[in-house]
Parts: sequence; structure tokens; C-alpha cells
Amino acid sequence: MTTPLTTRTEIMSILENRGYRATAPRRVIIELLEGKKEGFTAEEISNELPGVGRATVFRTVKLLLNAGVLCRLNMMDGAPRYSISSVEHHHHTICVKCGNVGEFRATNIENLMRALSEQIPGEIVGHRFEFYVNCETCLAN
Amino acid sequence: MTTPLTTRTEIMSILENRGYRATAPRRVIIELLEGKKEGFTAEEISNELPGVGRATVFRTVKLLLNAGVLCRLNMMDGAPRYSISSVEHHHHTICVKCGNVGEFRATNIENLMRALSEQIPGEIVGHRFEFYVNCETCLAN
DNA sequence: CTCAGTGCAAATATTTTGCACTATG
DNA sequence: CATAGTGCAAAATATTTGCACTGAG
Repeated sequence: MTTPLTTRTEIMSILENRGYRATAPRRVIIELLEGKKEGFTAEEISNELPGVGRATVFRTVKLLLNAGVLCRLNMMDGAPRYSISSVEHHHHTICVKCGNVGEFRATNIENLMRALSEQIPGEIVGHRFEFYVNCETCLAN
Repeated sequence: MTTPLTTRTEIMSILENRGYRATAPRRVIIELLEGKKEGFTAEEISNELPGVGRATVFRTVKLLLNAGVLCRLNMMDGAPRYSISSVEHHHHTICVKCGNVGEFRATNIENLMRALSEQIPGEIVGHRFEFYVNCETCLAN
């Protein structure tokens, strides 16, 4: 369907711009992540890459998270899950059955934000909207 | 300011209606939680109540969570935090500095939800909106 | 009395860290 | 070739569970 906006090499250069080295383990991890449409846990990645040290996976995930390449999202029970983010600012739909992650931007939301910021005391520094869904594939079954 | 909508005895009867017993440890925990305006972790509660077993605190928090007395909310980094919920369906503001938790209902949001559900493929089964703020008290300092 | 609930400690996750080693730039 | 990055195992955290005991109804 749509080509991922963020490619392996793109991601590597994001890291390089931040002064990080393009090492083999990082390449391997990024290669695996790229194109994963489902949310994933650091644990899963670690299991799928026995050749890469567990700690390195966790360190790299955190790195990518800070670089904005990955998004952290929480399942309904709070379990952490990550997904590649292709668009700058967006929100997620997470299938509670299969873990598939969707992204969407809704200007509606940004407008709402502006309206809410007047109702909410204090200064909004961030927000998180997550929608838990049964995805179409799961519904079809 | 406002009296908490949910009192100790109210909470206890919510549990009793669900077939749970009104035991001493539960009373102690609820008494502590009641009126806490800041979000809290199970850990914190456990430390503040050395007389109550650690596992009991975790079990009770989970119980109250399922009963809808507590809300689970996530800090920006995903760390779990709980807060007493006074209104049925609502969203949270969480001060990233002091951890104070605010609640609000915005019919705006419910309307938005309805609009979004048409744009989002699949069946929405839940959502979570969290606003991270610097609260007025923290801004004042 | 009976069994849900408890405390304790051990078990199980989950993530981080220390450290000697490796390899990128 | 300096030092960021790595792997490993141990440590630190966080939560759950097994089990014998206690107390609410």
C-alpha cells in the first residue's frame, strides 16, 4: 500500500545527526523494526534477535524513542509497546486483540486541544490520546 | 473547595455491592487514598502503610481499579500512577512536576469521539486522553 | 464455621547497570 | 587509537503468587 515514510537509512542518519554511531547491532534492530505495522515490545525484539544483546535492544529502543523515531504507547492495562512513527505528530489506534497499530492525524484534535487549553488550568506541556480498537482484520474473523 | 464525591463509606459499599468484604486493611488503604489529590503509585501507598502487606496493597489497588474507584493513568514516560476518580467518565491532567491530578469532563471530547469513530477503521472499544501540564501551583513557584 | 482475605517470602517479570571488551569514525 | 558502543551477567525494580493463617459474615 503506502511506502513507509521512514526508511532504514533515513533512521540511521537521524541517529548520526544526533552524534550516534551507525553500528551493526543498531542497523540490525532498525532493519527489523522497519515495516513492522504491529506494536512491539522491547522483549519481542530481543527474542527475535538472539544475536544482539538484550541490553542493547533496550538501549536502542530508548535511543530511537528519544530521537522520535519510535513512539511509546500503552496498552489498556498500561503495558508498554512501541511503534515506528511515520508522521510528525499523530495519535494511535491499537487493536486490543492483535496489537496492530494505526496512526492518524486529526486536525479536529488539534482544534479541540486549543479549545481545551482554555478550560484547563495550568500550562499544557504534552498530551496523549490513545484509541483502543478491534481492528477490521480481527472483526472479520 | 469541593467535597470529594466519593467518601470512604461510599467506596466500601461499592466494594460490598460487588461481593467484597469490608476488611480492616482495605479500610486503612481507602482511608489513606481518600482525599489524595496527587496521583500515587501502589509502591508509595505500601510505604506509607507499613502495617499492611505489600501484596494486599497491590491487590486492593487492582480491586479498586476494576471497581472504577481508581483510575490508572500513565506519566509521560509510562510510569503507572493512580488517582481517585470522582466523576463517571472523565479525562486527566497530570502535573509533570508535582504529580497533582486534575479531572475534567468535556462534552467537546465526546463529540469529537463520535466524529473520529467514523474516520477510524475498526470498532473503538476504549480510549485514553491524558494531558500533561505544569499546574498553577508549580507555575507560581 | 467457612472461605475470602491476609501477610510473608519466594517467584516472576522487566529494565538498568557495571565492567571488560570491541570496533566505529 | 580514543572512546562510544556492546555483550554478558548481576543488580535493581516492580509486581505476582503460593501457602498457611486470620477474621468477616
